[in-house]
Amino acid sequence: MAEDAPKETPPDTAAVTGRNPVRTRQAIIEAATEEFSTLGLGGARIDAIAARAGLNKRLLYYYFGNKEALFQAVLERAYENIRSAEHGLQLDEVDPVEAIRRLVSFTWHYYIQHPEFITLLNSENLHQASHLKKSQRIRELNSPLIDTLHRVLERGRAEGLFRAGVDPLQLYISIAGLSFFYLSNRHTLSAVFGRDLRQPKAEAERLSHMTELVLGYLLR
Amino acid sequence: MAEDAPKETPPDTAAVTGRNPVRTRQAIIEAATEEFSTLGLGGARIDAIAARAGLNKRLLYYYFGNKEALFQAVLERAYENIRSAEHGLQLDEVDPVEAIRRLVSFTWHYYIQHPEFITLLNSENLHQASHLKKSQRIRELNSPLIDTLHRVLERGRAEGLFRAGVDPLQLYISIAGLSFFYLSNRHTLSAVFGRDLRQPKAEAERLSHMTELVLGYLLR
Amino acid sequence: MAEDAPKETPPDTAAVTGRNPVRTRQAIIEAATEEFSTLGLGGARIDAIAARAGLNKRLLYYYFGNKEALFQAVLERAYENIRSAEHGLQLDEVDPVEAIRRLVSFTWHYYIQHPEFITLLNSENLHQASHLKKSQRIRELNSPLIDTLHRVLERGRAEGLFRAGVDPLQLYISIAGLSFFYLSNRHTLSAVFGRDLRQPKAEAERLSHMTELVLGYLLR
Amino acid sequence: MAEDAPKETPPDTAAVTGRNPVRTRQAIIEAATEEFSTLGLGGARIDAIAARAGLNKRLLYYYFGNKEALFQAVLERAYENIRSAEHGLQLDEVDPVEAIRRLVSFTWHYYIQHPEFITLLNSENLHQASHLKKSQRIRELNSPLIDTLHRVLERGRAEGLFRAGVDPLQLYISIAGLSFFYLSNRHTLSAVFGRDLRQPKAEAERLSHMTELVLGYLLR
DNA sequence: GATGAATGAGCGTTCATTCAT
DNA sequence: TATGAATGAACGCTCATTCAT
Repeated sequence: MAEDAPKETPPDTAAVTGRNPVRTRQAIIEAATEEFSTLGLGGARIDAIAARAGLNKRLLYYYFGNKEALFQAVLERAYENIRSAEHGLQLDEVDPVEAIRRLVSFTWHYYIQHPEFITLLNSENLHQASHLKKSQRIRELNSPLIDTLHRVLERGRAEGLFRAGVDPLQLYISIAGLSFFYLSNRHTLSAVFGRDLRQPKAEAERLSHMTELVLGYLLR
Repeated sequence: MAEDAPKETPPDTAAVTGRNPVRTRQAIIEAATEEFSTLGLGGARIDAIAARAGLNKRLLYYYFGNKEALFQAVLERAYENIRSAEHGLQLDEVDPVEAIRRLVSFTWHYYIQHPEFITLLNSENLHQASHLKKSQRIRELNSPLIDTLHRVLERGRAEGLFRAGVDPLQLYISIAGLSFFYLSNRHTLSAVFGRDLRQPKAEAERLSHMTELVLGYLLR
Repeated sequence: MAEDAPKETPPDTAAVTGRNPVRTRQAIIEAATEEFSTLGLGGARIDAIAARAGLNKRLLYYYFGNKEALFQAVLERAYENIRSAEHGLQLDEVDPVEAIRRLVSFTWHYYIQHPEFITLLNSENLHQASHLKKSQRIRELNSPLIDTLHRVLERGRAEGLFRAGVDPLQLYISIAGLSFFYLSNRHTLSAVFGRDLRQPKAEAERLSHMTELVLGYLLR
Repeated sequence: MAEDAPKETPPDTAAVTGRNPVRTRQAIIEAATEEFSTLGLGGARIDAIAARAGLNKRLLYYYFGNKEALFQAVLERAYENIRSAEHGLQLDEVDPVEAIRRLVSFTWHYYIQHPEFITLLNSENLHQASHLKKSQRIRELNSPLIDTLHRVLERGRAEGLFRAGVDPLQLYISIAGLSFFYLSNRHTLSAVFGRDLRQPKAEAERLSHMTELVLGYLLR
């Protein structure tokens, strides 16, 4: 071996397998998100997460301590992501009817594009939000959506478009629930009612039904 | 730990729980329902179910074969129960508005009184309804609710009360989802929005909001 | 195969590998005693104990729950054994000098023949007797030795042979300690003092030294 | 758990404990002494030692190579300490009876004040003095005590005070064992005999018993 | 119909140790 | 001299399941 040759500075790909804590952390979170959202907290396997991430299992403990803490980190990331997406909504800048449409549509499409968010929330609720309650991070990420929706409803009422007396939190939960339940439960619903709710056509129908339902209620 | 320990030589009291297959079966299903609904399919433990039922673990295998089949039996029982409750609704015998009120209220209260139904469905959906699809029994238990709702909507439309063009399945999913999502996700929602949705007052508000929402949409 | 032939009642060796809980329990205790006494509580390996016993590792948990409980069971057995051996001493039936000789000699030879007793006690003391304190069994096994020794000393004093004012517990601890320390520490002592204390001749010298020491003190 | 977690980017305070090899080495030895004497060789954890010392785990390897070598260093330090204390005894300068008293008392108090010495020796004996045998350092530290005791016994005999024919090594082992066994085993002894041997009063009684025992034997 | 005894596979976690800088 | 990142092996323990009676 050319023993005197200067060691060639390794190209920036050294991080793929190691020595890049940020990337390693990220890889673990991603692999864990897949595993937890597919199999639930109880069904997920630490070995499988390590294998998915292509990392030594010991590293998961080095970075996160234990399975539950890793689950919490996955949840935190999931909330960071949706909060970040909510930022682009800008409901204050369109007319109230359009704002409601946009909110319904955003919620629907976000859940469709992030099915892991649904199953992670279901797992967390199965455990009575115990990880979320421990999380400082999630408390910091409080959503501005309820306040924004409050202003939208108020504008709509002021313009004589919307009915009065609508609790923005109740409405928000309804809008979220209309999408969430359909998507979360479509496997059982499809089986029970013998209609495949996972088809694109069914999904389009769902969105228009939900929009009609919410606006049909709000508009006086 | 102790659940597994060898027992002291027991006196000849094999008849304590009795050689009563029906009762034994029932005891297993109930214990399994608690365990699965509390911990999910992956988190449930066969040992724990046997302990809850006060029965020898081997009996679970004698009656149900394995864990997944037991889960399926639990699901089947859950569907039998809700179908049986739905029987008392008699929506065809009241006026359309009252029928809708009754359906919303029934759904809400059934979920409240059977929280295990919610978590079992979430578990089953996590596994993409695989057990449900295998179940002959659940297919036999098809719900008459969509047909009934169809007739209610038709009557409402004929009387000039309700809007036209409402898909009864979509509406049913919405009614179910409004309750289901709130109850299923109230732990995370409470934590995220800092408002305790598990309090009686919050629950009363939810029911009136849902009723208003659905009727506000339907009534023209 | 002679399908109608009566199944030959299995000879009494069916218990070697299984289905004999008493023998299984015994085999585990024996294997665990070897392992714990050789490597200490922290150094002992559950896998190794199972292998030594020729049993499935799971069985150790079935019978004893966990490592610490198994260690406790080993300790209890060790105390049962020494108590049982003490029973044969019958110090009340010989003259006081012979009784003291016999006690010193018994203690010495018991420790020599049961080296595991020494290391087990050392391990238990390292952990501040935490397992022993938990053990109901050991409390039941209280030794009659202190009372017996008290009577021996009293007899010796009455006969004008022994000095007065000897606390039997202190003397018992001294007699035990003279043997125990030598045997427990002979590896380091041999190394430090460059004299092999594990040789038969050294052992014989030790016994006569101890007997002389104790009787030299007692006799007036 | 947290001991292993990745640290937040630390400010440039590498000098907190300082680039002081002597002090670092000392800190490691002290932390390791606590850990090994508390938990034994098998129960001690490298991580815990590093945490106790407030140092990076890697440093322990830098200075000592591996766990066993560190244990050996701890042992060597323990022997250095006791040899150093023995230096102050000056048994040759007092009368024989006083010399024996002093030796018994010194041994007793040294063990009381250095409980780690007892458990370290027990650990080393569990492993059959394997580390001690490897240690050049400990061989260099040979104790003058046996020779000194030999002279004391000889003086006593010459003065007609002490009996003849006493092996100084046997006597030394007896003196050490009387203290060592009591202190090493007081947890189990207290539990078994239902008398708290760790109380100051019990300790005072022990010292006077031992002195009486040894002198009662020696004095003719 | 019912049970205590037994098992192979795999779980989450931790170990002492090494790498790269 | 010092450290954060990384690892293979193994740990104590538990899993769903089956055997033998």
